[in-house]
Amino acid sequence: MPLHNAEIAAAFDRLADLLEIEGANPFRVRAYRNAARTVEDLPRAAAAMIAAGEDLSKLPGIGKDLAGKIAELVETGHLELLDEVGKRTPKTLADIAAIPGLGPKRVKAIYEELKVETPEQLAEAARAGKLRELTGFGAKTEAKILTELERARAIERRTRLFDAEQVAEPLAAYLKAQKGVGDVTVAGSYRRRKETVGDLDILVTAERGARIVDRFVAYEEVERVVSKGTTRSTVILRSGPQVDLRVVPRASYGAALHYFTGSKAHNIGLRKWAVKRGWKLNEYGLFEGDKRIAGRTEKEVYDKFGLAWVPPELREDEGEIEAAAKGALPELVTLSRIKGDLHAHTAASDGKFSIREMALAAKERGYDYLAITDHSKRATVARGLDADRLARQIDEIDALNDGLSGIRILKSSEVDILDDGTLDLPDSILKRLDLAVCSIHYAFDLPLDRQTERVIRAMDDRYFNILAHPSGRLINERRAYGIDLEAVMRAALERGCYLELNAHPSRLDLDDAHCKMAKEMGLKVAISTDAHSTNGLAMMRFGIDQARRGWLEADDVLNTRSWSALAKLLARG
DNA sequence: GCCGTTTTCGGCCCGACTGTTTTCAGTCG
Repeated sequence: MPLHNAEIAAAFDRLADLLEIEGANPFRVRAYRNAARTVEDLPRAAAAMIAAGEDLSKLPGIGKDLAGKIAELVETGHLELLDEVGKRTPKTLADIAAIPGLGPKRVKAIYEELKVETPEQLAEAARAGKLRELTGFGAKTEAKILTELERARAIERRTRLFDAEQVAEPLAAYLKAQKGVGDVTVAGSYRRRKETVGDLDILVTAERGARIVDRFVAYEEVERVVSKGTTRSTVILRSGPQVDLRVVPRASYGAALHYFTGSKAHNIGLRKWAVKRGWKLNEYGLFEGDKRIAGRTEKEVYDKFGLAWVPPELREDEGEIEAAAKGALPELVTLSRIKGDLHAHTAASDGKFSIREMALAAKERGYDYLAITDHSKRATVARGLDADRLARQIDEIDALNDGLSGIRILKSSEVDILDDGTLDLPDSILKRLDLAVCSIHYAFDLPLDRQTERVIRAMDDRYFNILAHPSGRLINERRAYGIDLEAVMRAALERGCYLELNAHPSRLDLDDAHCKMAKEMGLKVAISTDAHSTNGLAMMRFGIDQARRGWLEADDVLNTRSWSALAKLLARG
């Protein structure tokens, strides 16, 4: 069983932690951390890339040595260097270093002077009052460590963007209501519209920072104040997430917004540009010596570098800075370009509303068409439709379309892909549909090659159009099933099929990296909500966010087209 | 450990807050 990318990344992270505790060259440590991020973000398994004979040392931040170590991990499941370091410095120290407030220096002191190797031993030492006796430690540090150890027990998960919005927006409105406050922006991965958010970063412009910080820590949902200064504060909210507030003067707003939007990798990339020109870029502006030469707006900062303004969704140091320099940034798809939704359920299966109600809700959103895609019979829990019931639904839709104006209901089905790769409904009924959306709902744990084969075989059916939620992952709940999406995309391209970007905040499947992969292959994507209610249609905007993170333009998205143009693309020879 | 229009050595992003200091180290983002 080859190691997953996440496991390779974890090994590098652990090695970085241990080397740091040992006091190794900090740049060497950083190299391991960078490599961990690179591997983690690969859209394909490193193991598969190696098997295909690709040269991993071509990846950014991966040289000959690290490529060799990745190969070693893939082939043996072990990293000799990590085992070697582990003999000198217990691997569990990395768990201790993960506790907020404890960095390499303190971990080293705790280990060497108290022989503490595990979080459990650390808790014991803290309770016994032994930590405060160490130089550089005091009673407060000891208490903080105990609190953090408690907190770590409630396993931390990243918050879905959708959930984060519900925390962030009211807090932003609360801050905005303070007199003397200018802009309030939720920056960070939230502004980059990442599918999940770790901490929330809120940026506020105000000339008198202390007041807004006071208001911030007085917010009713604040459970604990971690730090509080005149321009900066961190709190933990009752609902879980950590929130960082930064107050900056108006003249620094653009630079600060850029800084706190990140990503860190993008910022480092841009700061290197500054260094090359003898400038300095920080959250207060772009400086030439002591003179601020830009910073009021983000655009001003990018302008100064001769770069186009980079949409936040692209700021991952994945080539966007180079594209901005060449004037080659994509014109990202927007919600207003969407002309219809190609995946929606009704009460006939597991949805909540009638076909007519769903159609009217779609019309209200300004759409020209809505595909009704109730489940097929294999999905018994969802009361899936067999051929007879679907035939009656087709007649019903024909009748409805005759009486409706301004919206066209497309006859469709979410057809189960059976475990042998056949479709759950016969061609005799599928051929009466405007399009077929096909997906997997059981047998998730087939071996990777069989799962891939299953889907590709299903695409051989001439009525197969769109593969829905291609990886099957549910954020924070279920991992993607083992499937080679690159092979699936190639197969789709060859057969005239397409993939869905499921817009549901728990799915967002395809993910950003696979959207980008599809675009690079020339494979178009349908952004669909999989709505089970009229409200569900509103989730489209999360799909748009994800698509933008994947560099998709309107032309890359199927449902930015009129139905007549779309029908031509769907028609298979 | 990586990287290169400063290219095989010598760099590698920068500032605020906390708790401990008695002028600053450690940590974090």
